[in-house]
Amino acid sequence: MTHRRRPQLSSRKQPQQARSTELVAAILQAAVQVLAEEGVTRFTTARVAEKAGVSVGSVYQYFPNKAAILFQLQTDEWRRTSDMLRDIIEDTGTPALDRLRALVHAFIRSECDEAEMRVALNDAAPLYRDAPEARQARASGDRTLERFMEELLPNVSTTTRALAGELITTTFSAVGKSFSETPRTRAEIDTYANAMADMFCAYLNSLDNG
Amino acid sequence: MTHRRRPQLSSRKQPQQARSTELVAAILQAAVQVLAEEGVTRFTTARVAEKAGVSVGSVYQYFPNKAAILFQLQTDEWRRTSDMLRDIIEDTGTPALDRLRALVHAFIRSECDEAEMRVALNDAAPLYRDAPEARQARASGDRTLERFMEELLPNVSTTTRALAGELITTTFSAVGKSFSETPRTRAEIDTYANAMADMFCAYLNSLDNG
DNA sequence: TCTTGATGCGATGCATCGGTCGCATTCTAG
DNA sequence: CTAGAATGCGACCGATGCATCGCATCAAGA
Repeated sequence: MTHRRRPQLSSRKQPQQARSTELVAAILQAAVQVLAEEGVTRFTTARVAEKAGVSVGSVYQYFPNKAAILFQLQTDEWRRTSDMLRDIIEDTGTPALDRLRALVHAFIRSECDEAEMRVALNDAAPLYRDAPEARQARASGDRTLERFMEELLPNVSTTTRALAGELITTTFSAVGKSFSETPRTRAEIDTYANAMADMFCAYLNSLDNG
Repeated sequence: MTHRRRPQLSSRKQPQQARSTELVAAILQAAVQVLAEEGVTRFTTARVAEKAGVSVGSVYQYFPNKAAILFQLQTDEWRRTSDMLRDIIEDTGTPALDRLRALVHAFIRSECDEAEMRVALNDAAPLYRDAPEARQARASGDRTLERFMEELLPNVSTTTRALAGELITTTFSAVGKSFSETPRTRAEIDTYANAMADMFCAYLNSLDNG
């Protein structure tokens, strides 16, 4: 792993006229389809261009390379789900533990709903993982979660709380990933999500009381 | 994802003479090195052959294709760690919960020790995931775990126990995967493993008492 | 209308990769 | 010792992929 590629992911130029923004949108939409339907191994700029009804050259006007397209898709995905989760967390009408449960359910469900897409996106990770942009994206933590943890664990030291937060988020997303790899019925999903929420609650209780 | 490749993974022929078994060993060893040092994207039969001091043709004598080599590596890896875990589980001198904790520690540590290798193996998954051999390998459950769960949760219905078992194992391996992706110090690893074990214990307690 | 930069095109270059095939070499049974 | 099987070799082929470049087209201000 000494000499990995560090692909450039930043966009080559910004679309200025109306037709060009439409073009970029078409490319991204086509990219989603190609990725979901064919998988990473068959995700090529040519196929994306064809599906978008656009030429390869046009693709390279706005994306420096293939990895950048995939990274863009992943970034959008991250933003969507983190928005969704934030909405749940900030719904300060319901008790914290209920929100945690809702969080688990929402995440697992969304993970399973577009399972193929998630798996494919995951498979694509090695193509951009080592790029600086991707590292930076991972590093940018979310202050929302931190506040939520304060709410869940008020009587606990900062370090303990931080550790618990990291454990829960990691478990959360990691299990989500592995979950999207095998198809499940809606009932199975909900049962499983409940069990996971139970586990988190039990853990948080033991921390807050012990 | 309608038309994915189903690569053949079974070995092409079995080595019979001494030199050929050595050759296969050399190939596998070289494959490990190439994978760990260069990553999946640069893992090619040519590079493996070169590193093994062997010709490409020889590689294809014993492996039907590239995916088969990678699948072989993954299979070996699975066997090694499942042996390791079984050893811990079957050490019936120590209390069950302690063994669970030991399990977590051992797994997380091993995952971090050869982090690059694990990540690379993971990246390689899409190359053989859809092959029947791989599906079969995933399907073959482990009776050992089931017995361990009976020991951990004696006063609980079979379905609850099964669900808890699945939750714990999934969490286990999924978190392990994601953990190998970012480098950590030994101290961080142990702290984290303890937290994870705490979480499992709290969950199991809540199931057994509630 | 004319001009100029933005946009769109796709044939093409260049590189790499997976896998094969015919031949050389080594082993082993008889 | 020898015949034939097993093994090892590596140049080579076909396929595919990523990315570029020169040219055509379009849009909008002068």
